[in-house]
Amino acid sequence: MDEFIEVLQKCVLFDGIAPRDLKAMLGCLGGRVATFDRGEAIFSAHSPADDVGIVLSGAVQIVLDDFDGNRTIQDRVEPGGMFGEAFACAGVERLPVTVEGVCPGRALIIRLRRITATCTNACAFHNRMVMNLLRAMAAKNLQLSRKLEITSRRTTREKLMAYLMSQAHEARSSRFTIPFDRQALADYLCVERSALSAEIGRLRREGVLESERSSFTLLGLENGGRI
Amino acid sequence: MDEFIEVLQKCVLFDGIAPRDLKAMLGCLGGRVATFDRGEAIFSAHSPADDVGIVLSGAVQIVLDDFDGNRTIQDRVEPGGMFGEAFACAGVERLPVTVEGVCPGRALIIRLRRITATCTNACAFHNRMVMNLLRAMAAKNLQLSRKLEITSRRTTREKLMAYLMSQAHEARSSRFTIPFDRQALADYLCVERSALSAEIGRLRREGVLESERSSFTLLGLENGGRI
DNA sequence: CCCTCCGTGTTGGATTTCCAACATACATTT
DNA sequence: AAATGTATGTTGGAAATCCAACACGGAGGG
Repeated sequence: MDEFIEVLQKCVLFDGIAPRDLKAMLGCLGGRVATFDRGEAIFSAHSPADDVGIVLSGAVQIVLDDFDGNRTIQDRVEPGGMFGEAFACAGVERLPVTVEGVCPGRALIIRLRRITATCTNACAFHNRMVMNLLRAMAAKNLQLSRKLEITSRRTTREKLMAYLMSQAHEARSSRFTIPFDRQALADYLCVERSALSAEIGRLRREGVLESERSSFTLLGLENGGRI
Repeated sequence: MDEFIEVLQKCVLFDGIAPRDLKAMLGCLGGRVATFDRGEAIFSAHSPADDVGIVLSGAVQIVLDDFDGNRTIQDRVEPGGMFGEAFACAGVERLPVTVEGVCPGRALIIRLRRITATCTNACAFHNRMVMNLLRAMAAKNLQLSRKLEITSRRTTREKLMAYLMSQAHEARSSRFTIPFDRQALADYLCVERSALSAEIGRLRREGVLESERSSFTLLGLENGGRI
């Protein structure tokens, strides 16, 4: 387990907890290390949602099987990332999604109860972990709200501009780089890649922005780059 | 304050806390009652996000002022409902939204710190409240994910069917009633009201469903109503 | 160098949505 | 009864999207 201390340190769940303390708590938390292959399920849909997972190595993805038989990838989690916490915290009886490996790896599985239960002995860190959970959940909340706020726009142009402006805002500059290629951006905005490319071209011709691959500059904000 | 105990009982934050205990804690929480009019701001955008609000009477709405000057109503909160908790828990410095009254009313404003801080004296309920917060946040998370999952479909038909199927699933019956009128449903699904009505008519003609106002029955699930 | 792959931009026709307008049904008010 | 308001359904042309296809340029491999 010691080999994973470094990864666990990066997990928001253990934020503010020193390595030596972390080591000590792991026993109290009673987690188990699951080894998974590409495509293998770590959590299966319809199984109880009592556990929180933390990716130690490799990567996993959250897969939702639709009513109509399609499967959509909701999210991808890398080492240090957490999964299943929302379902466990919400107290749903059964998982509506499957969590499976994208490549071989390991994950630490912890029963949520072990995190939230204030134990009588040494570990004074349960409180800290619960606060970390709270913060992580709230942050995800805001992230989802922002995405909803963008994708609820009706036209490709409106979605794109809302996204670019939020990115500029975040970067505190009218010049910024986005973490998506065209196809991924189109998926994020729920629009057609070709329509997206066309719209970017149109905005460029109209003098609204300059762009070069994933770098964008919003023009006409009449403030020289500061947002 | 006693007059509001009944409303507060309904708030998820105080779930599992007896009325007499609740009364006792209110002092410890150090909340203040804010009175507001229609259109008056309870929390203003760009102000610090340290507080959680609970609607006691009347109603409030969460308003987002866009980059381009538009204002969109993100949510509406009725008595017993909570607001601002995600921003406070996420630890954002300044509120990105305004919370204002939809009609005259009152709200209990509590500093988040007072909820999360384990106090030395009597109130053993801080822990319970933090768990309630955690649960509420997780539930909202799932709710947002579900909405995103529905609205990210491309066509009116797909959005509508995804929504109806999730509703049928929730009701555990192919016959169910939705909590929206046509315009509200169109807003929720991010589609045109007229296109929505047209699509419902089409699905009805195709024998996929029967509907009467807000009551729907999905046909062809070849299981006699059970989902 | 040639070739392939990949990301991006472009284009045109089929399809869908959008928008405004009107039709219908029902409830409430006067 | 008449008038008014509200919710829903319908329709037709304008506008936007979707989809498939192809063009272009750079990266990397043989």
